[in-house]
Amino acid sequence: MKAFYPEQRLAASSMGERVATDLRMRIISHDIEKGTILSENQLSKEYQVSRSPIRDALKLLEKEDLIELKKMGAEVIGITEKDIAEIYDVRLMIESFVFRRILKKDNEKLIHELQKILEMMKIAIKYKDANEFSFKDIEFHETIITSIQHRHIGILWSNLKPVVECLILLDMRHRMQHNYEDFDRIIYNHELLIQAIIEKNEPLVEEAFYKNFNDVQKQSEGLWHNPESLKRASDFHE
Amino acid sequence: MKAFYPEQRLAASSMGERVATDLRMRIISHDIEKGTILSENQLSKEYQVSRSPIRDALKLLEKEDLIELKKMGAEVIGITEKDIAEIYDVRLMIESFVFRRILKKDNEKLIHELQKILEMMKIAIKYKDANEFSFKDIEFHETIITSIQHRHIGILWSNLKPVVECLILLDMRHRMQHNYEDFDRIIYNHELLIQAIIEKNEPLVEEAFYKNFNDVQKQSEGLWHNPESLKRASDFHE
DNA sequence: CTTGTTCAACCTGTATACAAGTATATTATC
DNA sequence: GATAATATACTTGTATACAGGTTGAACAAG
Repeated sequence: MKAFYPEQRLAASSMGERVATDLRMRIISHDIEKGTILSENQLSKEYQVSRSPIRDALKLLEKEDLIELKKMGAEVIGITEKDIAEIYDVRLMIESFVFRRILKKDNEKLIHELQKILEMMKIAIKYKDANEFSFKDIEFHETIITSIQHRHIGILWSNLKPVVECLILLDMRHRMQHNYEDFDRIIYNHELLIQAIIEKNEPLVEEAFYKNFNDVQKQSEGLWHNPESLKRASDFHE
Repeated sequence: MKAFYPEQRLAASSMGERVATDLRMRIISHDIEKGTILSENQLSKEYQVSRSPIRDALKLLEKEDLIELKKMGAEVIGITEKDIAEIYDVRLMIESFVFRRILKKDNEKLIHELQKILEMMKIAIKYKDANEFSFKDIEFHETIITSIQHRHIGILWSNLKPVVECLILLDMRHRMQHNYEDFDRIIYNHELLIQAIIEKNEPLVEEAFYKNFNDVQKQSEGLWHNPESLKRASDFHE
């Protein structure tokens, strides 16, 4: 296990999930190249487990469209910049839907929860803990999404989450090293979002929202262009 | 295998997928009740296959949130009317996204393809073939969705598709028996949609679109209320 | 040199075996 | 009778075994 992914987060996972998490990280960080053929036997040797958990892992990655299960072997599809843009499209679509619902209801508890998470994000920045920051960032958005208690929107998110988690992790590790000042803006955008929810200010939501996505997307473009940066971002972990 | 699902559609599937398809149909049609605990051993006896394909099936259904994998046994979550409304929410969200893209591009091939599928839908109605009609209906929407070549929207759809397929199958079988005249309106709505794409008429798209979803959703409500109708719909197959 | 055939080394899908965990019923203790 | 300990009959997660199927290289024939 290459440990690209923080180990303690995997505590309760089965072997299949662990392998999937590791492979996912390696595929998205281009440590495993597009076009590579993975076989169950080879992976079971590499990870020192039997074929059963490997099969579980491959099935998971197939659902995320990171690999394609063929007659013989699984072909790595990988992820391009276009994919990343598309994933942001989808996130934007889902969260826009969520906000339309949020504006129609009382959000006292939600706001309280978001403020707590945001404070933790600030601490993570202070201690330059990119991993922790990433997980809190994800949690922030997940909290918003799940607040509307819409099961099927929740399902969409849970299917998308693993890949988004990888992207954010790599992105934030990179920023932490090379664009530390970015975090001011990220925090500001999140504060704006909370404010917008408090005021039920639809235009402000839209603004905060698009701003955040655009900022995040624009700023991180450099990373995905540069193989060396990607490698450093994936090697970096406590 | 209870054969709620047309057998010939399963031609190239593995045992796991077949079992998943059958279980999905049984869960959604309330043949298996919410709260039921499924165990791998019990299912492997019932379907006369080993635990391996059963495990595959359960993993698939878990991703669709139809069951929940617990420490011991898999609990059937099932599907309520609220879920069905939520699934329509999600479909509406996805297809709205798709249409915003479609209006920005040339759609000659798409229109041609849709017209072909629509003609087949008409034939299916003429011969009262609810199954074939359902699959063509799904194909119609899938054709629209995939036409924008947006991989991650495609992934969302492919995750949603199996459940939607079940819902449509049950719904259309019911209508074919009890609301045959509904099909006139369904066809009309699809024609409207094609027309809207041809004219790149955004308001018309919206109208055709909401109309179709509302019609379909409203009209089918009766089915999901009535356990007897559901049973008949699931028993009905050539 | 090209084409067709055979064969060996792989692959996956499924079946089975085993280890470790959990719930339930039963027994022992107070 | 009530409560705690234990036994038992399940369960899942992982490992392994086996049956086809697929690929590609070696080789024979033209």
